[in-house]
Amino acid sequence: MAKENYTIRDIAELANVSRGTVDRVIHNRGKVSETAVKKVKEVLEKINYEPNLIARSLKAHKNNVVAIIIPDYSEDNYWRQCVYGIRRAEKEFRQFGISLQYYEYQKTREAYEQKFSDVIVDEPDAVLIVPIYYSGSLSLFRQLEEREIPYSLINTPIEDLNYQTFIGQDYRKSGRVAAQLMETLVDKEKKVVVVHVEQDFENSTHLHEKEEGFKEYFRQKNSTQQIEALTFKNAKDLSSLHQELPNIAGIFMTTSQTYEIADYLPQDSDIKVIGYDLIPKNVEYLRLGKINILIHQNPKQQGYDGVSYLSEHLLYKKEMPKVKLLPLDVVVSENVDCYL
Amino acid sequence: MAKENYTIRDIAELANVSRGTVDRVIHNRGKVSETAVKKVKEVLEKINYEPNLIARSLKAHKNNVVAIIIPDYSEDNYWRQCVYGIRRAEKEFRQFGISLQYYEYQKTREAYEQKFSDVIVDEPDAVLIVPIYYSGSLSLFRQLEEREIPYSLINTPIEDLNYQTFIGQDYRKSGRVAAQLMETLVDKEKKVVVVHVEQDFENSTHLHEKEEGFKEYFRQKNSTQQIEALTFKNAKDLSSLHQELPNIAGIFMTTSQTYEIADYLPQDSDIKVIGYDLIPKNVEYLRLGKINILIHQNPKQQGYDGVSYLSEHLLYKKEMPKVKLLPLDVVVSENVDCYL
DNA sequence: GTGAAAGCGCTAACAT
DNA sequence: ATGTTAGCGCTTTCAC
Repeated sequence: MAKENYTIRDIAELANVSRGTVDRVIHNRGKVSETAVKKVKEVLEKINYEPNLIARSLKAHKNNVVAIIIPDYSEDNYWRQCVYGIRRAEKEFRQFGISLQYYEYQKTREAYEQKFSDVIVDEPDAVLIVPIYYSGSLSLFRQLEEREIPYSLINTPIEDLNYQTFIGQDYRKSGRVAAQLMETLVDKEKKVVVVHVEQDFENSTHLHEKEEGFKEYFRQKNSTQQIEALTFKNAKDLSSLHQELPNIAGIFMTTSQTYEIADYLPQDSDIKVIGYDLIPKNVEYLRLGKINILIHQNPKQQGYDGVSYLSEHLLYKKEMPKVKLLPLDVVVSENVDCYL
Repeated sequence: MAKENYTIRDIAELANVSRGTVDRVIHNRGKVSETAVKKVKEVLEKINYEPNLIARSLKAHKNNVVAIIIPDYSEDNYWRQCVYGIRRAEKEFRQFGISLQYYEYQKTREAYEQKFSDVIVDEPDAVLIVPIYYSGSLSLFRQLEEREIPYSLINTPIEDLNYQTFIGQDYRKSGRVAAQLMETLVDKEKKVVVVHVEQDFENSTHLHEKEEGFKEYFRQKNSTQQIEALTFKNAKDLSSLHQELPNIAGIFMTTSQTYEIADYLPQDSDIKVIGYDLIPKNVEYLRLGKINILIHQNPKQQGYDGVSYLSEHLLYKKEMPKVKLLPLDVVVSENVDCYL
């Protein structure tokens, strides 16, 4: 009940044991008699003890290494933003004894798995992973689990894993938001298309989710809006949309290549475009009105949170949430500045 | 150049002085010979020393008190959300030796100034203020400054003060965002109205800003949209809008009483409503479609940031930004969940 | 002016 | 099984 900040020393005195014993009880390190355990636990409950995390981490200063497995970001603005967030957290936690090791992979499954294996060999204290390739990597995750190395996932969810935290968005809801916004922008009578640009669409469950959410919204509203979904392996292939355009009122792009589609639209086109991510080209087009709305996936926050959670877990043994879903920020030209 | 984490001890050895001397130099505490100062500073520059904040704060454990001056939140959902954020930060920093003292004021200028005076008498280590009354309080701020008590402002900006941080939003931009969204929702030919509900409208510069931003947007677009601004002291007075309604296509409410206006609209009204804040009644109406869009002022984040900044300043002597503008989140029924 | 040393609260190695 | 103690890095007091 009392509001004071009790210390290990106080507890030891109250329970009539030594500080060492209190510590052993708190951390279940064993080698304590039952009576001692009981006495200490009683005191603990009564005073509602909360350890001083600062003191704890001061002691624990053992230079933890967190491995970052992330797609090559030199040419990719989305992942670069994610790295900015990671770097911010890196700077913040460096002085607390956390250092990061980056494992960038070229976007092929082989490269990804190779880097992942490297990480396992290097035995870091924790791992943050952008797992854009699903298949095959399961056994790698299992190896982390066997070695009791905590890991978190960013951006792409994978089920049935013992990860600490998944950080990303609710992609189905994300599609629904896009649908609701599209509804306000386009004529009910005309067609809207959902466009995916992704090499490995089969394994990209989050893109399926976005499409599903989008359709689900119109379905639940009993809307007669005509919706068509198109999948492209490569942004170049978007040119094949050309003859279709006159029939289209709106386009929902499920990836950050939203600007690519805007490039194929006629100058004075009235086609509404909703897409993802505040990469520079998208922001430019949003300002010009070539893109109407962007949904912000906040990669920077994802990166920052990922590193922060793992770091605090290592430093203070803090619990972390199983899932951290970031908000689905709706960005138009007038509020884009405050998200940059 | 080296990347190691140097300690005071290392520096002392490198400079051939004692640890105490190094500390005196770092903190400009005087009583050090010029030669010693020079030696230590040379080493400091060479190694790019960064102090271990954990160790520093462990020592400094002196139970700082942060005063919170906030409107009575028992009946006000907006301020209650702000307090939730404050409480979250309180919980987080309590174990680091920060405790909060709340000074709730009834919404009159006298009560506000009384509480403010109480705070000054109590001499806290820092103050977080929601200054909804402008006039008269300037001298109180000056007293804080004289006593060198750091303070931050939340939600309502006041110029010419030596506050640490203002935390809130860019209200002009906020109005512009509302305008852009309104434009997509309503017919160009019909009228839109800006509605303020505020007793002390004269002194509420942030509401003026919202209105200005709203009008500015249409002006810059050379829009012919007819815009009218109305001010009410009390939500009840909104009933006088009744006969006007048939001419109105959209309403922009500048305060969180957005739900009040929705109550006066006919059941099947086609009037679009844009307003502020995710208080329960607003959220309910957003879900029902009675309100179309809410701009989220994120009071919870405001409260959390306010306490965090001041706490970290007290604990680690961290620098804090002069202004922290929160994003202008656009909330519709489909993404409201992720902001709650 | 300078250095030596105690101590913040917790942990872990080392005695007993 | 339990108690004692040396530190983590920084600050501050107290001798010299």
